[in-house]
Amino acid sequence: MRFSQFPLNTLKEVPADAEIVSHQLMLRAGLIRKLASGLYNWMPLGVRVLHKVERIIREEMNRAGALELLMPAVQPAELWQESGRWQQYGPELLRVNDRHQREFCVGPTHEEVITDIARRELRSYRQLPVNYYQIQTKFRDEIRPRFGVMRSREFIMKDAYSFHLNQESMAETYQVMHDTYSRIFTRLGLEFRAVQADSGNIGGSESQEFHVLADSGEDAIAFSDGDAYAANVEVAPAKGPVDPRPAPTSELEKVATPEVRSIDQLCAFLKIGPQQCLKTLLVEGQDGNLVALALRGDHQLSATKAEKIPGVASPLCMATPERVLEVAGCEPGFIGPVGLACSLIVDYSAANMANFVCGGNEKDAHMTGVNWERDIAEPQVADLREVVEGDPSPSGTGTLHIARGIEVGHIFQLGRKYSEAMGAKVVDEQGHEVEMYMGCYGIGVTRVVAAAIEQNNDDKGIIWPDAIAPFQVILIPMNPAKSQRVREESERLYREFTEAGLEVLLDDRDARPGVKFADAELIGIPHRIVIGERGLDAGKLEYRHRRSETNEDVAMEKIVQFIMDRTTRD
RNA sequence: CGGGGCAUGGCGCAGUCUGGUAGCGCAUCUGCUUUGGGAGCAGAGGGUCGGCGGUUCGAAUCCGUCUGCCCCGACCA
Repeated sequence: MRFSQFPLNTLKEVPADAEIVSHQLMLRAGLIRKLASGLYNWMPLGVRVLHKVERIIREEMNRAGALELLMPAVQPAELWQESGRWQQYGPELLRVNDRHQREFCVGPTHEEVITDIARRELRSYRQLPVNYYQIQTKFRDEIRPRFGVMRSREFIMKDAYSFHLNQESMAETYQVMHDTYSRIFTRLGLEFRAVQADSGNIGGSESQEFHVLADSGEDAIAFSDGDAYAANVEVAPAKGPVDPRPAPTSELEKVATPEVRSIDQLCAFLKIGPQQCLKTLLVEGQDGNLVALALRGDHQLSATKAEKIPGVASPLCMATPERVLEVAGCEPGFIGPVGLACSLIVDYSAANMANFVCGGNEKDAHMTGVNWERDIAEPQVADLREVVEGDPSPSGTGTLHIARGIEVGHIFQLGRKYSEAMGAKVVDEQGHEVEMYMGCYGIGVTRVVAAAIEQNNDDKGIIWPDAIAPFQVILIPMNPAKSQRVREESERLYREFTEAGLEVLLDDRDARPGVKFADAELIGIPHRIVIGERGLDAGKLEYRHRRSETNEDVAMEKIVQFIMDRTTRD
């Protein structure tokens, strides 16, 4: 490709609404352009990257025996009503009517459609197991799209669905997909981790997420330093303290705490640590009454854990200030469990506190010297909090560390949730009809591109991993307009590289060297070759890898082989 | 959906408080010079100041309203 024939507007300035580095660089390098909130055009340079990611995914899925198909983006409401998700799925599901007022949705995922395919096509256990996949556009009407294509409303996903006679077969394919995903992300050149996860509203039991490690990641993941244990902090079990609860030593006392609402303010006001404070959160219960959840001041509530507790509404819903006033008699910020007239569930760590501080259930008041059993009835305990750095590993070996990650893949063992709801059955060896077991496996293709940049960049721009670079090599002729030699050599090299099967970008623009260097670095081409009079006199070319700070001279006749040796061929 | 903010040429912004000539940098086009790290000079094009309504002799500026976008909280590939 010649740069002169490739309209690419790189930006020097950072667009104002781009917050994270991958979003900024994707805009600056001209990979994407925004059309509307959560909707992006993929420009030619970006599509080259996207297609490379897709190719690797296809190759590995095919290698794993999965079968590619393609389902419509628009799906009839009837299927979603059958599975029950027409009601369950909130406004995130984009619903549309056709000209006959029939209801449809733009698919956020394809369990319903694939299960419909399976119940029509699969008759016998002899046809199982089967694993179908597609690479296709999804739409989720996110409340708050952000970070460019990292969390957009329309995005491209590789989704796969497997069907099985029994649980063992499902578990087997799940493992195959786990290994396949590991191969895919390895080939993509990403640093990643597979972690235990919540299955969310897709349903099912066993589930793991694949995270690309990056400080800007929206998820926190916990991993043990003692063994291979790794989990999303939402689900990693937090063990209770092993030591018995200390005995009460202080008297219960109400203290005036004017305008002290947060744990931080309380600690500053009373000159204590957050682990001596108890925070009480009121959430909606299943029966219309509020439920109080209590945690130690330095811990965070895990919404995922909380909404699984019987009696707590799912999805989790914090009580409104009006409801808080009704039940606790005060505004949020002063709630405490002493004399609170609703059911109370306490985190293990919080239940082990003694002589602690909590809200006084009246404005500008807190209680100090509070103790369970003596001042409040022995509470119901549960695991409510997110694990923190230094917690013991749930695996029993090592302690947990926290890292941030971007979720790029998720695999589930669904079981029979959809096959039962939609009657997807096959005949087994005994001639009986049985519902099939299902697994499902997703990769956010567009998100992978953003995650790769998030993990591979510097102050000059993107640094593409070889496997997904839009071009492998960039040729930069110095002042071609002035030097016929430089022009001819560049053209010759361009032909040779092309014939050798390498993807090469020739910067034949009549631009100053600085402009070309800056663009080459911004768009992140891994291998750069400079052709200038200076080197040609000595029969040499200048080579520099995008990650390197220095040039390397390479003899003209060896350059193609030199690059071939340095590019990933697969 | 709740809270906060923004909307002025393709991009980044000033001007709004205190009403009166739309301005700067980048980008684009032309010419000349320049050419190993985002060039210099000279010139040019491009904006109904988000929409609608109001106040006023006069509105980017004041008032009302609508729309769009961004940021902070509950989701997920």
